[in-house]
Amino acid sequence: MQQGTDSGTVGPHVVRFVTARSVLAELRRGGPLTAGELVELTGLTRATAIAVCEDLVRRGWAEEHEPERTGPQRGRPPRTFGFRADAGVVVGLDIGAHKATALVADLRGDPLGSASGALPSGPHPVEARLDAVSAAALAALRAAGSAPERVLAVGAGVAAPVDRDGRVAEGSQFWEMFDVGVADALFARHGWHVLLENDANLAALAEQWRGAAQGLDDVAVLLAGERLGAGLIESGRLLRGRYGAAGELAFLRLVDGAVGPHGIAQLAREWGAEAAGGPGGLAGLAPRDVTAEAVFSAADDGDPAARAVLGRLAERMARVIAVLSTLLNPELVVLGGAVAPSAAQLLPGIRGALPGLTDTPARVEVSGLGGDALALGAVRRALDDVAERALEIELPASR
Amino acid sequence: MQQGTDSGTVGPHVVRFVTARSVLAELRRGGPLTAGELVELTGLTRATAIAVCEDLVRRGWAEEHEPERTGPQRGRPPRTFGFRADAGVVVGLDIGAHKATALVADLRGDPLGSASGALPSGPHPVEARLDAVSAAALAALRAAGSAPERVLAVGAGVAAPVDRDGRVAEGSQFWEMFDVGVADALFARHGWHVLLENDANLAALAEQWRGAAQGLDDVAVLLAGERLGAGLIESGRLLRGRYGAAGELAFLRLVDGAVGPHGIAQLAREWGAEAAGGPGGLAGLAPRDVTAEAVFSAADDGDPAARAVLGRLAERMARVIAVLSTLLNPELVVLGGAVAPSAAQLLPGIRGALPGLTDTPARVEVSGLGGDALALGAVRRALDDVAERALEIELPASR
DNA sequence: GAAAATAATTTAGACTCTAAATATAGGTCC
DNA sequence: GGACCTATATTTAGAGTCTAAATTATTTTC
Repeated sequence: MQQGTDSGTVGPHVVRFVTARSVLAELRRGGPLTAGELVELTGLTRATAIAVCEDLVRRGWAEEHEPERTGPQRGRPPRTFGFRADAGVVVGLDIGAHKATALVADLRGDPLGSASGALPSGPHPVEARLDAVSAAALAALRAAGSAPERVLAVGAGVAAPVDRDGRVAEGSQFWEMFDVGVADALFARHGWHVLLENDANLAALAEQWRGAAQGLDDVAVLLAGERLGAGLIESGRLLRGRYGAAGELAFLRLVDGAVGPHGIAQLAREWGAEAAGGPGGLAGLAPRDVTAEAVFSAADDGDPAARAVLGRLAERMARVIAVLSTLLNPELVVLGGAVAPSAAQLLPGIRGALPGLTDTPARVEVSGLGGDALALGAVRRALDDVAERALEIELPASR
Repeated sequence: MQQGTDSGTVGPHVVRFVTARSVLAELRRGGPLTAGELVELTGLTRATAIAVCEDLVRRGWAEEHEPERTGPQRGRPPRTFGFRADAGVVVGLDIGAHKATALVADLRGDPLGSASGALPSGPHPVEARLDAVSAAALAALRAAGSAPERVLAVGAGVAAPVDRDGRVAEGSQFWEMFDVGVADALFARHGWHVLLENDANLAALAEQWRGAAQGLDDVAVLLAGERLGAGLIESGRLLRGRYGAAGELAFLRLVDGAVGPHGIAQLAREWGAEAAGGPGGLAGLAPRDVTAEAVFSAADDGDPAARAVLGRLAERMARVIAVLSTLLNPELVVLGGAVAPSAAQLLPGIRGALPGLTDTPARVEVSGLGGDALALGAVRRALDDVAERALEIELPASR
């Protein structure tokens, strides 16, 4: 008279499922915990807490530690259990237009190795891009000293809308047609469970996890570069919209002008043209030499024309942030992407303009995560998936 | 050796809680169901299904019906159970600036009675507004033939941001300071469980429940009048933002111009002024007679100036909807509020402009719910709360 | 009135939890 | 080194939940 532990039937075993989940969550969060501490944290009985831990140990998710003996100790030493961060690994993939970055991390998210490689774009066959992505992932695994079989989940970011089912919306640019098949292809090649995600969404996850938005539940992250996208987190949840296109601000770029390097350079050239009577354009540069870097450094040196250009740029970004603030009322907006390194120069202008543009201005910060932000977010995405599926995953034999 | 059925402890009883919830949900959804049908729907065993139903009957949430005997029948007649929609009532309150509307409904949401009354605004004491709201609710209950003790939950909409804890954001207009206390006051007076909610959010719930957005999970409802607010539903959940101000587009009004009656009239007057050389202004009206109604009916009669005004208005609204579409990618945007009755005239203009303003244009429809939309949404909000708390609610003695 | 059909009810068993009673492993103290 | 103290582990008993199988009940049909 077995209880259906499989199938959709309920029964007492779901209670064990729930308690095991909560115990595992506590172990994952904190360091090793004694049974007593688990009793405190979960509200379970000691007997149950230990039984659950032994379950988890048997299934490979936890391990029993030698009791710590710090200072004078009285009474029977407690049993202590810890999360096995090495029970497997996750991979975070940042699949850009011209480059793929892979980051391998353990189950706590601590990085173990990374690698990246150029991606052929344009008229190359889809297979070539796929090979490069796969190679980057394998190289990162090698660097991490881990094997492909130990990968429990893969997060993969692409510069395209991804809907709730992990599908890339159709009708995107040419090279995105490739990304449509990444998840299936990586599964076919390596058996990996791949979670496709929009790149801006990954940036948001990264900032919320280890960046400027740590612990906040209502955040927007602007991924500003040649493309303009926003990762939106409301009440701790990513917003995707009906077809995954929420936050795809590409179109606002056409309205408001680009904010990435090329956009800045163009803005500067326009400005130069306007001030035609001046001494040969911005900071004395020939139009061809007007790059984003040049504008930022000229502004740093006090060049008034460059400063004006940056002011105008700040105003543009402030308008976008104001719309976000009004519509979604986030607590914080983080500026990330290609503009991040120089965005600090824009902050005062943005912050100054914001209260004039919205009743509910969000705090604004610049991302400090650097170039690995997207891969980091992809790792976070994969970890979330592992946490959710943990008790359904059959762990591979230990390393 | 009692199991802690209260406190935070888990145990076998939570299984019963979960199954009871799902059985109750099925009963609430469909009409009366036989035990066999419940077995089908819930995946439970017949024995369990019946045991749960008897539980629910004992607690007042369900009732056993006489077995239906339709057509030729063979075998032992099945037991059938139904949801008791009359186990209590809910109240939906629409607290406007000058008027309060109350709608009483049974637990399926079918309306039983309504009432409304003028609200003193301006320098009147807070108590006066409170009395009027309370009176409207009691009148609606009387009309429904129900008693205040039978109210299981009250949804209340106010024209102000409401955060996740049901608190009105501070720093709102003078009369909103009153609404800050509604929930507590109604609890103190009648013992009611009041759920404060932003009015645009209620409009969204109403449209999703019984309006143009039925069954859709990604919807935005524009509540356009003198104020401009949006109720945003993503993945079936209301978006509130950090301080409840998500969708508070009041500020966009300043940028883009008002879309309500006064705004329309003003727009028309401006237009008249621009076309100063014409025959004395719009449709030959004196500036003082330029009202929203006049403009709409003049446009209906083919007056070119009025048509131009409406075209401009449509363009304004299209811009707002385009921002919504780009940022949140809803499947549908519903136009509600004061403009709804005449918004059909604007639809072609809006729909035409949208694809030029966003890559991901949403479908656009006009609300057909009429003036009770907000009260209806408030009812929905209350019903959701009852559904969530059902098994924790001690039902009052039957009518 | 027996047979067939359908559904309700009963019974046995498995699994979960809590709570209380009992056992254990280390210290300390004499 | 043995008694004792302390904090924890383990065992035991009991209650609640489910499933699955066996049994019983009710109705129609022949």
